[in-house]
Amino acid sequence: MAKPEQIPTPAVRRLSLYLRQLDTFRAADRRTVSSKDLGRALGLSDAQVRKDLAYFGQFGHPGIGYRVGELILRLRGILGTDKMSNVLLVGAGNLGRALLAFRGFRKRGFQIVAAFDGDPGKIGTDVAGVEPMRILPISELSRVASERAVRIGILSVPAQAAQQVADDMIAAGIRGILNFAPVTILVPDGVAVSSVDLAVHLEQLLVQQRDYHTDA
Amino acid sequence: MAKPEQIPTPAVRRLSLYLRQLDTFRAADRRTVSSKDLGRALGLSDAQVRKDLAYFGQFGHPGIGYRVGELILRLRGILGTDKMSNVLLVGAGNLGRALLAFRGFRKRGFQIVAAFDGDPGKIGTDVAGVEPMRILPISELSRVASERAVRIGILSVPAQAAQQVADDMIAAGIRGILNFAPVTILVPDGVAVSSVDLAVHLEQLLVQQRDYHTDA
DNA sequence: TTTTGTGAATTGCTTCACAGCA
DNA sequence: TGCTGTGAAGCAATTCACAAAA
Repeated sequence: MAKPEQIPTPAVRRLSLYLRQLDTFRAADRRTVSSKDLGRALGLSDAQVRKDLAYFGQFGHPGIGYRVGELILRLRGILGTDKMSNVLLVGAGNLGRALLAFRGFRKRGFQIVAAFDGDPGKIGTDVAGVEPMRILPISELSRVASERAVRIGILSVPAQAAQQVADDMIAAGIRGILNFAPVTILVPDGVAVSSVDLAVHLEQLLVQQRDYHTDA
Repeated sequence: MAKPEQIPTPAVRRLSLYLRQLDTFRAADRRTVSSKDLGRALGLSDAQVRKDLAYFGQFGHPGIGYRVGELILRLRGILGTDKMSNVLLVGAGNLGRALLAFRGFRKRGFQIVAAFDGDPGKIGTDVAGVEPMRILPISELSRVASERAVRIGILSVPAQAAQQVADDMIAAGIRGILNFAPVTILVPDGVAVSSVDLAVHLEQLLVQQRDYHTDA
């Protein structure tokens, strides 16, 4: 299959899960993995796994499966995480500081290089990150983003400030926003937003969990 | 349309977004809202909004739209957030403590009623939550879950402990798990899992952002 | 054998377009 | 007129099933 112009969005999303699972397999010294193995570990069919991977190239070996190390490199190349990406964060509240302290980003190709907040009382405060940093005012956003070539930002400000800060981020050159505020952020074409709303996730668990023991 | 036995999963997911947006509209004193308005605020088509809502009943008023307050009540009933749900949390690291401190769950129908950790050094420590609480050992999970009728749990432990703790949660009666560990959790039928992996989100932003300015 | 890659068939979801109601 | 609810059409994603490769 020659790369089709239109790759299904769900297939791209699953690529990240394949990569994560492959890292797990490699940590357990697995050398090769079949589409069946990979599917079972993720709750997907083997056909789904094969089709998804085939959208991006021919990575498998008939009779053998996929070589773990090889596939990891390929997927990293496709996702762009073979190179390190600088990320900035706006909103150094409880959640923001927890994210700054999280050590798991680096080995997946991301590094938080600056933290900002709109509260004057927080400016200049030190935060304990992977490499500790000082909180900067939002007026510095543009300068830092361009100096460090940052295209991805994490937005962890309160809901009522979110749209304004997102606009500031976009004006500063950010082209992908990971939004933790529980509101929809409207952005122009060419800017991607991915939202994580904890209450939304809990709601979905509630319905699923209930639907199960009421009928299914 | 009589409620069809099979409601599309994406429609159920969007229900949460409709509810959130309606809360925003109500905060701005909007009394009625059309499918067009609701769609525009969320980046969806008006037809999509109407069809989604119609899966669950006839909530609209031709010529008028949907009454905001009425629809909020209906959606809460469908999602189950008209009653408060008790939630517990396992893993009182940086992220876990940030989640405990988050004030936004309550008005969406969720309350974190207990926090657990596997580290003996943390047991008994006080954590500053909406109502402050003391960290309990995982051996108390079953007792607390049944005493307080908890069916939903937040899992914010390190990756290598995640599956084991998830198993403990399920054994304690938890039927929905919000997983922040960057691994796939395998669960039996009847248990729902929703995962939030920050690195996965960042990866998706990276590809989207890149795909845009390379071809589209 | 085992396992991939892939057209074809199928299932599922979204959009269209319009009758009917306020 | 303005707007919903909904069959029908169209589009997208998944599963099937098998030829080809090791």
